[in-house]
Amino acid sequence: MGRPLLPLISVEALTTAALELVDEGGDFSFPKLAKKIGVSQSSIYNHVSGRDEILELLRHRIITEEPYPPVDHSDWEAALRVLIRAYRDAFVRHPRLAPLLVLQTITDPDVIGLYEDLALALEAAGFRGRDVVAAISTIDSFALGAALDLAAPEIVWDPPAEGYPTLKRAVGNAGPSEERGGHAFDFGLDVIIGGLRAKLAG
Amino acid sequence: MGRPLLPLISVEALTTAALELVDEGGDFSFPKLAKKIGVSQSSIYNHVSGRDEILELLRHRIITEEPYPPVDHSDWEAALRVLIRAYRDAFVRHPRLAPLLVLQTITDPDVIGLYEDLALALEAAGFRGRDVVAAISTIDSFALGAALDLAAPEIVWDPPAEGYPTLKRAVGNAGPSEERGGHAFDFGLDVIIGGLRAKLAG
DNA sequence: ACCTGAACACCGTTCAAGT
DNA sequence: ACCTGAACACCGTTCAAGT
Repeated sequence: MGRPLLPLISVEALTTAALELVDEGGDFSFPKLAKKIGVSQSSIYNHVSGRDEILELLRHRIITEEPYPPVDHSDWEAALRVLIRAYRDAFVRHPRLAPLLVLQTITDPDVIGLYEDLALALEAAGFRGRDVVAAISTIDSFALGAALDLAAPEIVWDPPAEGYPTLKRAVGNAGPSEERGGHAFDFGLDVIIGGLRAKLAG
Repeated sequence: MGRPLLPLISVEALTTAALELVDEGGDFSFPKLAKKIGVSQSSIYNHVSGRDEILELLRHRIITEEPYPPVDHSDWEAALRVLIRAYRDAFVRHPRLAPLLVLQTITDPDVIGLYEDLALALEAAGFRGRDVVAAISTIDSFALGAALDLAAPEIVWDPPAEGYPTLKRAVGNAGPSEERGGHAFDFGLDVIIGGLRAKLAG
């Protein structure tokens, strides 16, 4: 066929198609991606270096599609709440993407910008030296875990028929699953902020 | 060839081989597994239902290979520290396994037992109703994130050349990478415990 | 510069055939 | 019951050939 007058593929369209596949099926593949755009599998490589770059494009897309408001760095608690919630909201919109991004090193400047804002808020709070990265790691772990939680179909711990009474009672008290995730996140956010405040005080 | 007098494969040997492959190469596959045991690929299915079951066997193996001491449920803070550390230590020994287990529902009774102990400690602390599951989720997110951190080769946020001064300074102050992970975990553990304590007080 | 089709080196799982 | 080899339906990536 040879080169067309106008390109049949754009990075934009590629990203959109991949995100739709992930939202629908929990993953994307080159064959499915090619079929969706109506193009041959190998031509994708004219626009993108491979699977990893598409994953980074997806990370960029979901973080930037709903920008968070400028944060007030004088109020570190409010700033952290905005930033952590922005991260989590991105995965609320696309829960099945979270597991695909865990192995991936973050290179996208806009996502790095979110971490820069985190660092600024933590310095404003009073953290110094290696505690800043430690606090970012803690927040990162929590946010990533919360995102992965959204991808899990139901409760993740499935106790056998016999035993485990306390866990089963706790799960029984957790309420409906839509509400559960939201409450667990709010609770966890309070725990993180309160724990950081206690660290500063102690 | 037909059936041998003694089975050539055992679930034990299968698990050991798979864990070695993950520790060395970050993943396992049926072809590599079969080659390592000296058996044909399809015969593995006589002992195991598929890939997912092997992953659950690996989770069981790493959690039980170094049992944690019985926890004193009257001291909830100490109990939580023991449990969260036990979880994390399992992945310190096998960091590359963490990313493979994130999509997997937990069914292993011994691992569920760890969550039962978590629930007991949290009730001893004074949490009730849906807060118990919320607290478990928070702890789970943190522990999982910390485990995934161990699998990451170096710092996960790789800022571009220009900009991001605060994040770069923070990373520069984080110290050597072996020490960094340990300090971040200790820091995060303090944050979680302190945050839970604040929740109970407030 | 951008597309195609064929090729390559991988996967997980199934199944008839053997003992 | 437990093994084998062949087959099937998938992957991601490369590359010569086209315009």
